[in-house]
Amino acid sequence: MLKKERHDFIMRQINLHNRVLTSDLVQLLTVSEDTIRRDLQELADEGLLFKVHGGALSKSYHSSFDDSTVYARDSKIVIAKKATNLITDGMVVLTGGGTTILEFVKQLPKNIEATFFTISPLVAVELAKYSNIEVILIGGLFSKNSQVTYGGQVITQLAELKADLCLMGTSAIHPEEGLTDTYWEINQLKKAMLAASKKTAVLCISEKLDIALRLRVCPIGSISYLITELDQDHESLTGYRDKEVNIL
Amino acid sequence: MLKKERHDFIMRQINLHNRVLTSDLVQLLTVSEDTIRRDLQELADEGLLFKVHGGALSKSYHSSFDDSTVYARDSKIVIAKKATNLITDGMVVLTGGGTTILEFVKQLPKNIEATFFTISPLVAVELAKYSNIEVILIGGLFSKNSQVTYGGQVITQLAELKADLCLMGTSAIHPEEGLTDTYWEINQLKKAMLAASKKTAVLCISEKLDIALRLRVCPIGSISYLITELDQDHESLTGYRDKEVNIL
DNA sequence: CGTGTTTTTGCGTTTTATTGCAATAATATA
DNA sequence: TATATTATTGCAATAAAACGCAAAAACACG
Repeated sequence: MLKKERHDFIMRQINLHNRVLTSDLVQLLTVSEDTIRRDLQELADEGLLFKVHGGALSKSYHSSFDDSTVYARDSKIVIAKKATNLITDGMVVLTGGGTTILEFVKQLPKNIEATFFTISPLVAVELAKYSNIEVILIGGLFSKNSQVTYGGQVITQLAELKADLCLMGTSAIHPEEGLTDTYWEINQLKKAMLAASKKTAVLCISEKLDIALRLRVCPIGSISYLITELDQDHESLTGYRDKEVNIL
Repeated sequence: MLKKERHDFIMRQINLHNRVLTSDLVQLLTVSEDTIRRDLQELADEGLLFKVHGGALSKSYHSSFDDSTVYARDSKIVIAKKATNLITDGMVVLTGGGTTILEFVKQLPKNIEATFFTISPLVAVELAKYSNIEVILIGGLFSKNSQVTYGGQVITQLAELKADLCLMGTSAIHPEEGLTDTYWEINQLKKAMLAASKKTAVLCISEKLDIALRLRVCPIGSISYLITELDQDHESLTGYRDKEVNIL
């Protein structure tokens, strides 16, 4: 088996199970421990996984809300700052939840005057610090995982709304498959948010590019802006630029 | 299980419940006490938690504990603990906001099974840490001062609800005048909350007793329980006891 | 083809990390 | 204070990693 094939195999295992054990890989790939260690080291050098004693862990696994140490915080700050340029006085904005959106709020200029609808209590609390922003929290069932409201009630309320701009994070974006998600409820929610806004900006770190999950939220054409921590003309973004998404 | 995974697990527990017991972790992770102690030590060295005799505490919790920004915190903890006795499995509870209510949530037993409607995003986030509690956040305009949702939309939603118990704080209570408030919006909100619940418990520190403000929410007879930090038979509470309010 | 170079891989050895145990010390709790 | 619980320390067994080396394979190039 070729080295590249081993690497691919290991990354598939990582993406599937969020972890691999050195000992397991030795058996599965029938090579020596040294070889596996070297493989893991190389993949870690490329930033594709976390090497730990006994094996390796997925990088994106550490995306927990409570976690005081936000994953890839630097990138998220860059993204957040770019996103603030989209906001102008008088705008009606709709936002989702997530650490990137929360960071976006923290980066907003103090005196901005706008109306914000949000499904995230944490975002609402943060927005409340801005005296010229009117905050409307969209209520409903509260998701323990994603820390946003969801469900039929939320969707009903969104149906009555037409915002100028929707800001949302995503767990995956792909130039051909568009926005995709794993959970049906979140999928429905995002569809409703898209429908409730004239334009949509997707905020995501480059790690989430070129990934497609089970459920499709919308084709790539429905996205007005894609904001990552990369430079506008970075080669990784070519596929999206070709689909006429505005890259910020 | 890899060491790093244990560390992640411990940090999740810490962020969820603000504390962990060494003994619990031994059982949950099926490793020796020594290993857990070493894990806690390492995490403490990284500054991610406070190691204490018997386990570890969340850093943020510890710092907010020291934080004297919460006025009369000791009293509020006493009140909060008393209030938890009113909650039984299967109950539908409606809560307001405020530091006392938030403290009440933190004092709830971990495995309680209930449905909570709330107008406070902070309460919702705190409730989300309990896996057996269903949380519904009532949405609407978000008040920068009182950090709760309010306004017509909230009242409409409350009108459709009938909870077993409503828990609310108050800025004033008086044996003759009942519950009173200063702001019309809050007044309307509280009226709606009362109407949406079979019983109502008012949580307030003793210094808010015997005060009447501009706007009346309800007569004293509409209150089922009055919870203060004082003893049940304290003389300050005589006036309320005479009106057949249950004093806890 | 042949020869020198680089890459890849596995083996033996040394070094380090992890874990549990036992004895002792410190701390909480009644 | 007495008792039970929890911490600390040193130690030993085991597992994993790192290192140097050498065989084998792949590659480069005249």
